[in-house]
Amino acid sequence: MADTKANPDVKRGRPRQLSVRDAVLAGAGQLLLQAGIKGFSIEGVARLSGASKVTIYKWWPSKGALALDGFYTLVSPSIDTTLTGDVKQDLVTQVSAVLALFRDTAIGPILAGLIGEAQRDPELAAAIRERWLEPRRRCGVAILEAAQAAGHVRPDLDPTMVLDQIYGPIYLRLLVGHAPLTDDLAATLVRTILSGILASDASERQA
Amino acid sequence: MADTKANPDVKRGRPRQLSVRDAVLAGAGQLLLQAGIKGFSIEGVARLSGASKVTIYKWWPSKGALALDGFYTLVSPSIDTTLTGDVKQDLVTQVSAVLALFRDTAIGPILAGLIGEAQRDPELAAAIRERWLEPRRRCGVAILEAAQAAGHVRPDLDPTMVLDQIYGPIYLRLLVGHAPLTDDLAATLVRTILSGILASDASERQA
Amino acid sequence: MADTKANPDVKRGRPRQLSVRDAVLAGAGQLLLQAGIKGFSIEGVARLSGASKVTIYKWWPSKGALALDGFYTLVSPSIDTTLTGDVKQDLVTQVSAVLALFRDTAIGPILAGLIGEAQRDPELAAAIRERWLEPRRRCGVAILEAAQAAGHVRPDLDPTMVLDQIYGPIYLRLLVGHAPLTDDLAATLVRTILSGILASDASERQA
Amino acid sequence: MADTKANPDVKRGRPRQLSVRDAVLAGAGQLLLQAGIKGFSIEGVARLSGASKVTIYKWWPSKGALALDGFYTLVSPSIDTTLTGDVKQDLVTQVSAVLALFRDTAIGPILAGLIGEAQRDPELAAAIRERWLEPRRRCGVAILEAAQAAGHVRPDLDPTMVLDQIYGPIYLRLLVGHAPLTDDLAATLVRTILSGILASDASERQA
DNA sequence: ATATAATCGAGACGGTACGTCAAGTCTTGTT
DNA sequence: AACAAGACTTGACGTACCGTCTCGATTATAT
Repeated sequence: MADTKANPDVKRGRPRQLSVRDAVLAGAGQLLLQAGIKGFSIEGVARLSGASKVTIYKWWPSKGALALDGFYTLVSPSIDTTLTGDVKQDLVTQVSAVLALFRDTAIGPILAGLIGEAQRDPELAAAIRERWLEPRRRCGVAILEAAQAAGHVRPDLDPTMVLDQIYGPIYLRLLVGHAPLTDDLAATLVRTILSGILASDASERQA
Repeated sequence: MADTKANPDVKRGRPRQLSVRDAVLAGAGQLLLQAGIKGFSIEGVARLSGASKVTIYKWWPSKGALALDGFYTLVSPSIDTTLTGDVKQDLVTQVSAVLALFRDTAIGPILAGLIGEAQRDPELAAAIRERWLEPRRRCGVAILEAAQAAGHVRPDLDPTMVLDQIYGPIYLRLLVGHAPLTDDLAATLVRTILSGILASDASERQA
Repeated sequence: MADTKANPDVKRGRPRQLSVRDAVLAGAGQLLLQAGIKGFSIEGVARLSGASKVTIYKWWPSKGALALDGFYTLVSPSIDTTLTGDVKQDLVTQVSAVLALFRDTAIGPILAGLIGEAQRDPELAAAIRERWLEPRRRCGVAILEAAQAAGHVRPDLDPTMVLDQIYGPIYLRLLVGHAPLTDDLAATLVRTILSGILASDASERQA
Repeated sequence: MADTKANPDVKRGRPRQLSVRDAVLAGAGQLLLQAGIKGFSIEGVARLSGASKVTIYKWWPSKGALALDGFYTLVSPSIDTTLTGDVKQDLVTQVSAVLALFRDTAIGPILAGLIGEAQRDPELAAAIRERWLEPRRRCGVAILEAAQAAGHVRPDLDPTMVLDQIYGPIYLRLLVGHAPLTDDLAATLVRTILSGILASDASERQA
């Protein structure tokens, strides 16, 4: 009679029905594809998935969180590139992969929508940073740090900043649409950031 | 009726009461400041400004359009910089001004919110491009083209692309918040894009 | 330009342009026909007639008043019947005329709509009484008073009340629609009110 | 989901909160009393009752339906009269009851307003016929048919038509207001319809 | 077996905002 | 003046989601 109360660690009660989770995510992804963030609503996901609103609210803290998870059901085949050791080539390969994703699939606009939504939902913003941006940047950082170690790239530069100068234009165009995401964009961006923009002779003078 | 077609140019009817327009814009700006785009609603602007919803709907085609106009009542003192002819200095000056605007006033987040809203409102996106982005870019383009003409900057580069590589990182940070808008950002971005990131000797080799 | 300077001594200012009045009335009638009271609006009449709302408000005190005037542009050919001196026949003739008007033209439902509107507009109610109901009742009263004078109808009866018992059912059906306005309705109503409903022998006993 | 089809009869979901229904009806009734149909609005009922508009829209298909239901919360103590078998007396009793209801309570004007509203809302018209008019007419028909069976009233008459000639005047006066609903109205109407209006001797002649 | 406890669908509910319509009033310029 | 054009406020319309709150049915573990 010491403690009849069961072990609090032990899971009691009906276990979570994973099919529900999957149905919700599938519905979220589908709705995102069909209607974009503008038409994305928890109510809609509930309708599409057959799950009840309460269930969704129970497992996802916010509309944004759900949208991001739904987004990942659409993108899951992530970008893996094998590195050659050549800074320029490796950067171009990686940037091109992202660019292709944004241009050729629906996820470009959807990601833009998510970033847009993140402006009103700090949690979503954090999630996007942690789950989308950072993982992708780590490869870039790896390339650049390797190049720095090999003496190909100036050691005093912050790789993060360099990546921003490559990816920044892409996201800016994705979000604002002032210029298209062209095929040669990856090569151009990388080339410019590698060699700078100063004229050759001027470069010597300034160096 | 309506048999009086004397002069179609003549303005007939009660002229638009400008105080109403101003009140609405002031209300829009105020609401934007207080509550951000998240809390920005036509209903709210109507309440704040004392104007009726119908009037607002009459003059502004969409929530986004109103928000952008409200935004401009907050930013109107625009950025004017005197050019020296030195590429680096001129670019840093201009970028610093934008950066200061984003960091030290409330308009950074507000603009971010607007760009976010633009993801669901193509009209707003177009308006942002035309009314905010382009005007500001023109100065940058001017600086770069002058530098190209003077032979300081490679003539084969698209000035637009270069600007994207300077401003892109700023907007990316503003929108995603993965890194802060530091004081030295302007200088760093400009320096990197000018000289590139290759190590000095490597630069010579690769060139 | 002929009629613009009618007589400077008498009336000053622009004389009322009669065509406006007519246009408004025509528009009101037309709108009433097309859309019924449900779709009848001052805004609509203004659109249809080309007149401005202010003008309408100036000359008609209320929506109801305008509707009633519009109604009269549709009904103007009023009901005139020649009396024969035979109570029954004269009553049937007159009631039949009203009945035909309600059944065969659109003005039945329109009048019903006006009476409906009158429930929220006392002025309209008064106008309907004075301009529609009373004129029509006067003929009926005349018939009945003549019959009373001739000794054909009981002298102690209020002719008004008798008319109500003939027309009441018609208006009730028009307004509530629980039974149709049949062809023989006039004859039936008049016959019943003339002779009563008691069985012949019972009639003698009870009398 | 929705894999539980165990028992379709079973009530699922949060049960309807009857207090809300009652509050809405009470609010509707109250608003009807205070402001009449002119001031009756769903918005107002929502305010008064504390219920949300959406809830009201969910349960009542139209403004008219809500008004009629609100009306019934005001009249619920319906009219029951015990029949004596004497046509005249029974009719007078019943008609007097209706008359008293119209004169002495606020429901006269309210019912008039509803009938008015029914002119623009066919659903409401049908509801009024079915829920108000018909039930009340059935008693009258019963009285008349009993009298016909007993040989007191002509068997060739349509009881419905007779009732129209008694109630028609009452509703006409209620709706148009050309004459008051006096105390002796019930007796007069019934007496006239029973015996007719022909002078006694004329009656004999015409019979 | 039988509690106990969690999951889940269905749906009610108050709330906020949306975008629209018509009623009226007011203000100009034109005739 | 009379008039058209049109600006403006007010108030209600009907709709869409939001997030919270019951219910009942289901499904597991723990006595």
